[in-house]
Amino acid sequence: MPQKKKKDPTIADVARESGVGSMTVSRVLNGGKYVSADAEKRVLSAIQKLGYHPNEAARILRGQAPRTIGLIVPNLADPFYSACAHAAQQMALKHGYATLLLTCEADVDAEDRALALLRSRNAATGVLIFPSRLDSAQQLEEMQAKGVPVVTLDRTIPGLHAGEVMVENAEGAQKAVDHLILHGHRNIVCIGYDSQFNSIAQRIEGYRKAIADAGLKPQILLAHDEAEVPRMVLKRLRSAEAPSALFSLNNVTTAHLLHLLQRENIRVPEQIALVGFDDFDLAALLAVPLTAVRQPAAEIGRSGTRLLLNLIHARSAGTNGNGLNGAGSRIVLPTELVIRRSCGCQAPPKITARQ
Amino acid sequence: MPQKKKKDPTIADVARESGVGSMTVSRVLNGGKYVSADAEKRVLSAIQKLGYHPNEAARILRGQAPRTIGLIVPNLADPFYSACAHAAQQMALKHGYATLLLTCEADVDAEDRALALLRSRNAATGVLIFPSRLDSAQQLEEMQAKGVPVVTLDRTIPGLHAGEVMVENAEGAQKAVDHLILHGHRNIVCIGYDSQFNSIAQRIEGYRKAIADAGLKPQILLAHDEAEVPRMVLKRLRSAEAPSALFSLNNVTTAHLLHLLQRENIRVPEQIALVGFDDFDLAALLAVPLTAVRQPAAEIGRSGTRLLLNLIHARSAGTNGNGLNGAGSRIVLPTELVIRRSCGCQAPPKITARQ
DNA sequence: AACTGCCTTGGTATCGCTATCATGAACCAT
DNA sequence: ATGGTTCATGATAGCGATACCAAGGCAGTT
Repeated sequence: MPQKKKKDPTIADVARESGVGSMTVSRVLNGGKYVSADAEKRVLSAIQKLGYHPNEAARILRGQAPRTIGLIVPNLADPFYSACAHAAQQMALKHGYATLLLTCEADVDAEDRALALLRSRNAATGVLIFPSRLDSAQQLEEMQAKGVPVVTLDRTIPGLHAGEVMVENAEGAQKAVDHLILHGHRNIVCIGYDSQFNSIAQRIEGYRKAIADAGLKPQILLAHDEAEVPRMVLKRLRSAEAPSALFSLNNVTTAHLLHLLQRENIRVPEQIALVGFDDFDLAALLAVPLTAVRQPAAEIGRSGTRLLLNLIHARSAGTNGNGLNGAGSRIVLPTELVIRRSCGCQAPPKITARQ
Repeated sequence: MPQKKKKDPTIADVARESGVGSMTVSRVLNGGKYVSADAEKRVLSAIQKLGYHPNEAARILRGQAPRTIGLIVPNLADPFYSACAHAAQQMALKHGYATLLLTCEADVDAEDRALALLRSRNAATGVLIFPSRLDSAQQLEEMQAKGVPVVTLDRTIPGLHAGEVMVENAEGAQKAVDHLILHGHRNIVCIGYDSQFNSIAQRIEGYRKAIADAGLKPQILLAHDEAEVPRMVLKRLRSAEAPSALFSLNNVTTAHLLHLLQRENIRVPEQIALVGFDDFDLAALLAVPLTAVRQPAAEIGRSGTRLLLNLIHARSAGTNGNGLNGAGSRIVLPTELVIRRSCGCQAPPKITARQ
């Protein structure tokens, strides 16, 4: 027997049930003034009785803000992104906002499609994005022009006047490389990919600064994509100018390096030291506990959402056009060097709490 | 100067621009038949010119399916869940579905709120959920009654006639414990929490089976919540009946155990062997590479989405009521024991590719 | 008594889209 | 010619909510 799909009750049903007009129901729903206590009580009990839920689509069509934010993340399987996404989503939910999540695998076309999808639905009141496409922000600009604020996370888009949440990339990288230099390393190679992101560029900057301050020669190995990293590094390790220390620009690169070094039976830190950018949960439990620059992943997500909600409210309050009044539209969070064993210094193996 | 927010062009604008009626435009958009090649071309170029995007809210209001699925996950920061969520989202997107993501921190009230939010918006054509509340499926049943299919992932809700994606929990656990027994362990403790989930129950079942088959005594340690795990285990380790091997029921427990054992300087596998349920990326790089039961996390997400989309299409095709015609509504995926070092057997350390 | 103001209420139009129906044209077969 | 079948198109009517307006009731003022 085909199960009937019951239709949802509408505002008119509630009105009929409680013996008032639909406008009165609407006013009750929106906490509007000008409703008598008596009418309100009848309406509320009718809502309860019928199990009424307002139809969000109709509200949106009427021009209400959807109370949904769009969140575009390259890859949820990456613990850095998933920690950000988790925190961002929780913060949004706490403020009554749902999260439309789209992943793009760091592919610019996929990102374009994701943005087009968000736009076509008018589903998002604001967008939180780890941008992959840095060359053109056309879609984002158009969304902003339509009144949908945008906050970029972890990197920025040159020329786009959006909210931004960054971390102290340069400072963190510099601390890491300084630490290696302090312990006697002279031949430190910096390894990464995705070099077009300015978060990565800032880390490279920090590396350069530390190297230059020590009067050393910068050696930067940038793969075209992540799969290329091991080959490239292996070649360098076997070359005449084999480095004594490696500085990895992100956690994916670090994981590749760890696998590579294990496979090649290269002992860390005795044969080569390693410091990574971006700490992770199990770093302390690795064969060689990893020294890494910790970024406050959850805080990136939380701050991003907070900033976005501020922009949304500023906009709907109508005080200014894009909600970006300069101050407070850019947040920079601190990074911290967590010293464990892979850097080879003699610091005691500190027991680090789980993140 | 307050920036004007431009209004989106509507279907009527496109119609005017291309000199046809709005119905013709609608037919073009929906790939409808009965449109002349000439009209179609004019409409398409008008769409291009105006940058028109159909308004999803209006479509939904008109009764179209929203092409959005709801995804409810306890905790995105857990790599198991985030891998599932990533894959589920990608699969949905490939089929043109957006994903509304909600996290509930394994809290039943938060889960109720998340479901209420999904319902109030009519935003989801189907729901994918790692259920936390197993005692009552009232909201889910009501959604199903309204024609929104539900698929539960990793665990099932007794009495709920929903799509289900499970893994071979019992078989996987049994393989793991059999392996320990085969290598001489007689005193194997099974450790976990969240025991109300039937995925966990099935793992315990597999443990019991293996133990019983070997004529041993089952020893099961279930904490009330995850924070309690270390204390509980430590007490047992120091007791007279100290076990020679541990079997951990999920990856969070495993991480707690690894931290604990390191902190207490207990050598693995010499002093105690360890096998975990749920493999993870860096397991091979740990101080003691972890032997673990691997579950196909990404495949859980993909299968779940596929199943859900099938149910959605079955429903909209109208062949039957709830789309669940028995066959194919339950998927069980295989698990695999990945042998590394923590179990203490002499198998060579196999180099495992990253997941 | 007439006027002003405030609460309370419901009618109506409308948001952008599509289901339905009606219309007309072209084409074939009677 | 007449009738039927297919194709191509547009007018109209809602979907469920809210913005806006109109109007009645009941104070307090002049």
